[in-house]
Amino acid sequence: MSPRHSAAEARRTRERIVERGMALASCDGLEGLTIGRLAADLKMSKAGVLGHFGTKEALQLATLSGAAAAFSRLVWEPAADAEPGLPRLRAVCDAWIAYMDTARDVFPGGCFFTTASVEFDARSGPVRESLARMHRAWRRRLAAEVRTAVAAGDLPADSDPEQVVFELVGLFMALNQEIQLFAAPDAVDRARRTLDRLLGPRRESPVP
Amino acid sequence: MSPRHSAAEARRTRERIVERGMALASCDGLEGLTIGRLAADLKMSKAGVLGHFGTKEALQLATLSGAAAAFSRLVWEPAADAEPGLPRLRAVCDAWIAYMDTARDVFPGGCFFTTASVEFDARSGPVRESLARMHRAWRRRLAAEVRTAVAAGDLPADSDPEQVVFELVGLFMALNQEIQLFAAPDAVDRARRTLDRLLGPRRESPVP
DNA sequence: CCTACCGATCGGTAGG
DNA sequence: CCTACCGATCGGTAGG
Repeated sequence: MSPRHSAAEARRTRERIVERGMALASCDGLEGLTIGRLAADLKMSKAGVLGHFGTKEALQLATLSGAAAAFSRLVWEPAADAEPGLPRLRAVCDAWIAYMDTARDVFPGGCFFTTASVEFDARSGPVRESLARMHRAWRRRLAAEVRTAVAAGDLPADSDPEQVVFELVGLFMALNQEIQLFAAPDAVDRARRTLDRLLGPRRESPVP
Repeated sequence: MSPRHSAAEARRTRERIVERGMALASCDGLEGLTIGRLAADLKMSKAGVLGHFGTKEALQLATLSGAAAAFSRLVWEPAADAEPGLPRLRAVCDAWIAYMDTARDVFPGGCFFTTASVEFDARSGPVRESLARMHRAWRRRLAAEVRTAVAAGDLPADSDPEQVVFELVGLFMALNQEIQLFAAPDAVDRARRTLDRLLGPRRESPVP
């Protein structure tokens, strides 16, 4: 415990650790996220860092939760007010593409969840299971919008929602590679073109 | 050097190290590939392992080369005799999907190159550059087949080869996630359906 | 190819 | 929140 600091100060310190952990893990993965490096970056002792979590695995899970909260704020919340179905689906996908392109301050190493899930997809344990749960939840939400769009006649009646979501996931991972591995200037354009092909061309304003 | 063994024996040992390294790195990444673990698995000393490469980075590069050779053998060679253009493109993509699905003995942790390139895409140095070069070479070869297919009238005349390749890359990465993170039984079916949508439906036999 | 090391860093603990 | 540790493991070297 911290006799010299208030509970609010301790919470704030914990937030700072998680925030820095998210940035580090986006570059070096959740295993490359070491307590010593985190402590040095934050000018704290290793014990001071670890005390907030107990174990490295708990630190990884806390970093994962923090990243999921940031992802919700950057991708889902901006689209929350859009009309359910195709409009919201487009809004979410646009925000997702923007998150890949511009969320460098939060995730300097690119998409945190691509890095972490590829890193853990051949391991076992709570970190992997937490990642799988998050991906499943996001896929479910995307699929629900596809279904609404189909019901509204905004996507072909024979669309397979899971299939559309599978292709969207591929689009986001390919975009991440385009940005991170190749630093391709036209990465976002390419992603948008794929999106238009999957969901139909964008309309500037609603057409009756 | 190895006074007790012939050069051929040394070469064989090096191959064994690289082979085991490919399997380990497909699970734990090229950083998670440690000399100590490799030595223990092969019942060698750490110095015995490292002596074949000199540094860990050289070991990582050798493992990368070995994996590229395996990938060529599994994905490019089976399609080498197919007719250039769409038939060969389909053959390569089919082999690529089969590689994801069945190359478990060589790469038990799934696609080695997805793991390694996501792991290194936010770092700098020779490993990252080597990975980027490999991905670029494969993309070039895929794009060349797309161009041939367009010229032959087997793909729409307005196809953008780089765009098609971008979408194929996404398909392979999404398939890897489907298999590794979700162990989805219908992963290969989904990938094939996307492939049919991208390249047109498969024909059982050539139609005049 | 081995044994026997090296300093650095890992995750984690004791005690204040 | 700190200092001061712990054993284990890291990449790598010397010398045979």
